Amino acid sequence: MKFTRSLAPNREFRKSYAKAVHRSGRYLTLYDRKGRKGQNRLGLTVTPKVGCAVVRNRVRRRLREAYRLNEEKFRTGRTLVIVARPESAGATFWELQEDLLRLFRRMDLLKEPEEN
RNA sequence: UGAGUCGGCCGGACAGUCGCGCGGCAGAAAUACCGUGAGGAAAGUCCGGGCUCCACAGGGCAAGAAUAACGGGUAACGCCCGCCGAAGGCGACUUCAGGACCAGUGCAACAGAGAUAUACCGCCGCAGAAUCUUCUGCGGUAAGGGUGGAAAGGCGAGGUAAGAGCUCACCGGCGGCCGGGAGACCGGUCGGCCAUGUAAACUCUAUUCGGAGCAACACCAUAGCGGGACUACGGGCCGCUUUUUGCGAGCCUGAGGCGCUUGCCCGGCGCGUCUCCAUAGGGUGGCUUGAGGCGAGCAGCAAUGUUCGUCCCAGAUAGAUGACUGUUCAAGACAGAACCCGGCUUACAGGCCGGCUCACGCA
RNA sequence: GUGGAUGUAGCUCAGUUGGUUAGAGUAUCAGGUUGUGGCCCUGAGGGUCGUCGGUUCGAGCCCGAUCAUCCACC
Repeated sequence: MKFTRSLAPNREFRKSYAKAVHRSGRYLTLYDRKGRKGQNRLGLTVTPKVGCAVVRNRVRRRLREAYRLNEEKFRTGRTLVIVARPESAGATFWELQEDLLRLFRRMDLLKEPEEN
């Protein structure tokens, strides 16, 4: 992905859970805090509560795809963690994407029109 | 044709756009091109190995765990094949933790007269009373009744006052002999003894088992707590000092010690100018060519072995296969590699192929 | 990857040599008590003992498989 690196160490996830601003949608919970300038860092969390390995993989891949397709619309310089809630196991790609965009809009993470 | 049984196989396909891991090549890099990219169970982690490290000279005792007819296969197994025995099915076939309660111990509630030993009813004999539907006492008896999962092995005959392995034939268990088989075992014959069930009750017999696991382990660079040993060190004593503390070339002592080796004992190894243990996070290797796949031939009833040819088929490290659209069909189940294999178990929409059995019909 | 624990009434738990009817507290319902309610007293109902199979005459208990939940360590 162009503007984004994946988030690796466990302590970064812990920091996000502890300090970041978060919002929940129907299928997802989004954590947001400051990051490096010019690029985003993205972490995906899909816990065993969501389902078995196949279901977790599918949810994770769909979330990454939904993020990738809309990446250009987002502000940069953030550290984001997306947590999949158990309801996301039965959601289609379109439902996940819609939920993700709604969360970004509510947390004011979309670029302003004139910034483009 | 229908019903059944056993075994094997497949697990959507194609096209387009965007996107991802690894490898190759080019490049300083961005990147471009080509190749390749989850399963039959990848799962549960129930067994067995390879591999790595520790201990390697291991030994003894104790404890623990696993397995259980026999023969074979295998690197090995608790797996597989064949076969024996038992149980079920008309049959194909299926199922079986299938050693030993004649080594010892424990348990068997309730019911029942009685549960490893018994006389409640009944039957028979004798004696007495009564005198004609019998009663009482003593003795014999496990054929019959009822209880139970199980009642002195079952059944028939002889026998008897009535009965009884009391005697006999057959069957079951044990032992001897003979024959068949590679063996479990099968068949025959003789003999006494024994005779409930339960070892998924303790136990006994035989066989097997060192410990840990790729987050193993090796290497590289970084931060860095603590312990131990040599010495000019430690410990004890003594002296100085008001005590703590500190000091002393004073005297004595020191391979004891620490770490590893499962519980104990013996034994062993490592450590000495460094070494051991523990912690935090990072990088590289381990990392995929292997008891490998596919196709033929040969040996074998089979599991399997062997020879030849041919192929290279995921190696990530927060973890690569996704998103959307279209066409098509029988409308897509269970489900995702994390060091690697051999099995077992469990989950699974639908479909295909083959062997065999039974029933009915036709020729 | 390794190891362990627990599933019993709506809830929290008992249940030992395997033995007749599986119990307690709480909750629910009914009755009593009270002017009414609570507390209290009496009684009743409520169980595929997680699931499947096996051993046994007999299984909540023993054995095997399986499902679910939880925990620990590296």
